[in-house]
This record gives sequence, structure tokens and C-alpha cells, in this order.
Amino acid sequence: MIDIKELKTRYEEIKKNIQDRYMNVDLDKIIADQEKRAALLLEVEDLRAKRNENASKMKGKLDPETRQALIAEGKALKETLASKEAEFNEIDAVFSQEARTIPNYVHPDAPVGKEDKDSLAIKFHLEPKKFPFKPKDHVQLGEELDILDFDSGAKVAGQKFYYIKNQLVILQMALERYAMDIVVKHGFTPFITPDIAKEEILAGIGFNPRGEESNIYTLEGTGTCLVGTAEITLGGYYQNTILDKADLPIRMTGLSHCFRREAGGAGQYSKGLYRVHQFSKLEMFIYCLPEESEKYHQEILSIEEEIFSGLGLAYRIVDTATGDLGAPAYRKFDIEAWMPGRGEEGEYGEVTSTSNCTDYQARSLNIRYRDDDGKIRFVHMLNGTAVALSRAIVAIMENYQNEDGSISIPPVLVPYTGFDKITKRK
RNA sequence: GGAGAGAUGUCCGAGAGGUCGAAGGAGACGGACUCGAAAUCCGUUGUAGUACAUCCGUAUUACCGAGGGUUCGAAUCCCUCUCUCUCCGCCA
Repeated sequence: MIDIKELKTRYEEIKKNIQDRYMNVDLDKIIADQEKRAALLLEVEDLRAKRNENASKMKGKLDPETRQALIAEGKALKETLASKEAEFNEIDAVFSQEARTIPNYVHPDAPVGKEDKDSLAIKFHLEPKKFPFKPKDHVQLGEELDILDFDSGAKVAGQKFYYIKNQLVILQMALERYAMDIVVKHGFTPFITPDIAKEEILAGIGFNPRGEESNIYTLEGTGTCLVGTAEITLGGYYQNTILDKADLPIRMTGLSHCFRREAGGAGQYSKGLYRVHQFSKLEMFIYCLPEESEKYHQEILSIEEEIFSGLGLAYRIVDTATGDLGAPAYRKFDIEAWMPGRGEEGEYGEVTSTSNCTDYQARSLNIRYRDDDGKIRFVHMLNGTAVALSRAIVAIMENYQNEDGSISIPPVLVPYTGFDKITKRK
């Protein structure tokens, strides 16, 4: 969440930001509730002070009459206080719920616009690959090579689940290890994280665990959810912690399964592995000083580039438009790799995403550091995809396909796979 | 899953319903002593709010795992939950 003390001092900015993001948040109502809350808090605290004062008068020995009078006064105070507290709790719950709906500020250079197509492509790497034959999409390739099985996935787990088979299993593990080696080389501490997290952690990271629009699977009756990304578990790692400034930046990378409901996500652009209910992902995460977050955002982006240029894939980098940013994100860059089987003639499809969430998540999760002046301040938190295995596999299968239906292995992965081509097994 | 023990500040650890935001250590920081250091001695040392002052501040509220309850008054008594440890069961 943002700093609620700024609701009035940065009113115009917040209002415009909500507009730029095409969100529906009634700032004026929130501010009115904030004022109601503050007034009630004042009353409550005043009553508590009176109660404490009354109680401390009764410490020593008193004659019975004085004591009885004080007790009577205390009882009266207690009743008034209870009703005021009830009023306060009500408005407090409403207000803190509302305050969480206010999105993070946006980087001044982020392109303003409503949707995907308003995002700005800021860099292109390699030309999209040209094929001397009509390239297949990964679903067809996967079936023909017997390395991907959506039908059995649907039968056993439901629509949009899949089995990975044969050499593709090895390729996925190779990709995991390839990406892990690069990220660790850059000083990230490797983790394998839980695939489940508590709702309060989800909410602190900025995910909505409940409701129709939620993309999250909740585990009924447990207060926990399946994670949609290791961003959740890596970001929750230091909840309620005061970090040493000397330890910053903290670089972590976490491998997890990712579960997403993706309700209504079917269609041409979601086919096959591109949009699924479960996949594996290696995520990067950085906790850092506020003044350094933009620098580390670039660092994460450059590692993502290192991973995808290493794979020999054509891609572009997109500076995400305001309307397409998640509420916690201050700025977001996506890498979109060329996918020859996507659309009619091939298209770019998102393979990574890195967000600078500034102090938005840190404030909700209460993650701080002690500064040189002794003050305790919120850290900045950044996340970025090292590799989302399912999407990387889409790009590799479609770009590295051969006319005979086999798939070559990107040279950097061969040391990890132990073979250089996937062909139909007999 | 069952039985027992526990959870207090940066750490260890004490804590009768009122004198407790919390003893005593340790650590850290500042100072004294010293050519310097160690040792010793002295001092300081939580967080988040709120109201006035906005220059050091003054007053006040909350926080002793979390949430409820009892009471004029709760770190302390009661209930529920979470986590940790020991033992049993089950298991990779």
C-alpha cells in the first residue's frame, strides 16, 4: 500500500495516477473515511487516557468510599470506551481495506495508456526467424514428437493442465539449471520456495486471494493459497523484519511451481503451454535501498536479457503502459520473445516481466532497514522472471523446429541436456 | 494425529493483577582512564501512532507470539489459535 499520510499531501498526483491506470477507486470517499477514523481515534485515546489515570489512582491504600467511587467511575468509562471502540473498529476496517486499493505511484517515464498496445517497445534483439517452410506451433510439435500431452492432462487434472514427457522433461530441467547458473553467477542466493503461502502474504505482495477476478487458487478452510509465483514467497521471506543497511541489496532467486486459475483465459493467444494453470518458474527478487531501486531494476532486466539472448531467441523489450501495470508496480519491463507459431505469421509473446514495486509491498509487509541517521525506513522491493519454463519452452520449440518436425536444442543448453536434438522416439 | 513444555526488547533472561515499556546480563554506541589498546568505570540504547510545538521538544495511546475474554486496572488470570522444543504414532 502507499503511505496514507500522503492521501492529502499528494492528492492530485494520486488522483491522476488512478486515472492513468484506468482504475476505479473513489479517493474522496477514502479520505472522508480517513478523517472519520482519525476523529474517532482521538476520542478513543482520550478515553483510554482517562481510564489509565483512574486506574493508577487506585494503586495505593484508599479508604473504601474513595475506592468505591473510583471503581464506579472506571466502570462508566469502560462502557463509553467500549462503544467508541466498536465504532472505531468498524470505520478502521473499512478504511484499511479501501487504502489497500490505492495503486502505487508510477514512474514519470512510464508510457501512459489503457492497454497492452499502448506499451512502448524500447529495444529489439535479433530479427524474427524466417523459415523456408511453414512453421508449426508448439502444440502440434509437442504432440507429434510425443513430448507434450494435453489430453491426458485434461483427463486427469482438467482443462489447461498437461504432461511434459520424454526429452522435453530433460529440456525443462536443463533450462532451469541454465537460468539458475546465470542468476547465481550474478550474486543471487538460490531458493526452492514453498508452493503455498498465507493469504496475508498474498495480500501484502498485492495479490487478491479472494473473489471472482482472483487468479489465485485458495485452499478452502486453511487460510492459505497456492502461489502464482515465487515473488510471493520471496517477498514474504522478510515480513516484519528490520534489515541491516549493510546487508542491502539482498538478491534472492527462487524456483517454485506457479498456479493460476486463468478464468476466461482461453482463446487463440492462450493456446497450449502459453497460458496454463500450472507451470514452473525461476524468479529473481531484490530488496534494496530506495535510492537504488531503479539501478537494480535495470540489473534484473539485463540478466533476463542475458538469459534470453543466450538462448538465441529474438525478442523485444516493452515498457509497460500505466493501464496495464499491476497495482504494486511503479514500473514494469517485459521481454517478449518471438514465437513463430503464435497468431497467423508468428508474434511476440511475453516471456519475462520485471517490476519495481518501490516501497508499496514493503509497507504492507512491514519490511524495513535502519538508515545511517538511525531512522527506520521501508526498503524497495523488485521482482523479475529469470525463466518461466512453460513460456520459454514455447519459444524454444517453435524457433528451433526443423522441417522434418524435430527440434534442435539451443547450443547453450546442450551441456545441460546431453543431446542436441529432439526427435520422435520409436 | 496424540501427550507434555515453552514463546518477554538486538540477543540471553527475570517478572505477586496496580509501583512494568518492562529487573539483571550481553551486545552496540558515546565518554573517562591510556601514547594506543585491553581491562575497568560512567552514561545512552525499542517501534508505531495521535495532539500541540515544529529548533532540542511536551503530552498521550498502543505494542511482552496472534486474537478474544474477565477486571476499575492484565506481560501476569481465563479461552481460542499459531509457532518452537521433547516424546509417541504415521510416513518419503
